[in-house]
Amino acid sequence: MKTNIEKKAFEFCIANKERLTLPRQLVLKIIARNKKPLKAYDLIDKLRSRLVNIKPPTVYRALDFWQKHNFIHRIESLNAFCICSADHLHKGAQFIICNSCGEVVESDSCNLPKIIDEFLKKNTFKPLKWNIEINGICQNCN
Amino acid sequence: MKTNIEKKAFEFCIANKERLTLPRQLVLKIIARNKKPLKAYDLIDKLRSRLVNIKPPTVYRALDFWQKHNFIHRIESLNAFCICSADHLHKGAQFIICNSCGEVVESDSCNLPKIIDEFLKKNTFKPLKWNIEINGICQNCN
DNA sequence: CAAATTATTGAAATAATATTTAAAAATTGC
DNA sequence: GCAATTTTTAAATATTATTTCAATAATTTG
Repeated sequence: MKTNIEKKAFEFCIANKERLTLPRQLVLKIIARNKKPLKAYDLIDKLRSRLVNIKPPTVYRALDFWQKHNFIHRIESLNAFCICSADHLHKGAQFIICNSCGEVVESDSCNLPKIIDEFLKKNTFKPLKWNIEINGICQNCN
Repeated sequence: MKTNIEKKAFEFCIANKERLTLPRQLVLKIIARNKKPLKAYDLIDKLRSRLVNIKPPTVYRALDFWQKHNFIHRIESLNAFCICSADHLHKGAQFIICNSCGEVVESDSCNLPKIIDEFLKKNTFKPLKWNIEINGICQNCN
């Protein structure tokens, strides 16, 4: 059973004449079905059973592909990748990371906070991507 | 001539009984006087003339020290470090990064945008650090 | 359909970034 | 001055990511 985002990715590739190759399919699938963000080399380990002799560049290329098209996010401070929650396919993401239990939640704001947006407008800066990472202590760990 | 932040760091160490060792001094000094964010290994290269046989752990520890006390920021998406602009010594930072010319500007908001702050309050999440990185095209490159 | 073109993957090597461990040295507190 | 603590040194190694070039697959063109 495909997840919703896998279906979207399938449709996206047809609509945009992009190739849904095996490494791309598997990389998206594993990330989509993993609750926690995955590191590149964890992904490589998980792929080993499906793609013999898998090499880092193959995985990094697939990651770049999905990132470029906003299906996955890279969490910079963790060097990890996660599926775009709620199929937003937005240009920026916002993560709340608990330093105690390691839980990562993507919060649901698709747009830049107003105050930042205004600052950028004032400075004629055109945002293409953004990444907001907030570390702290979550409700459960408090 | 010490920069302002170097003076602050000196005072901070006395006030808090922290040791201002040579590696720590030099790391802060170099970062403070460099306009662009520095990568750890660039820093190591620059330190080689002052500290013979400098090793990565020494530099990373000094970086951790200054980061912990909010004198420098790590720009996650660049794996680079820069001085906290305007001596804010705040817990979070916000960077505007031009994808074309590479210029990085730390914008001057010391607090989390209201919408994020409210979201965190609602979820009883206590923020300790945050990092906002916005990629795009700057005024000059447009 | 065959040749030319383009996009993607495979393979090997290596680069770039960061941490672990154990011991030595410096500093602090008594 | 001595014990306890913090920091640095040193060597090794772990982790994350890219470069290069050849091989293959898909797409376009004639």
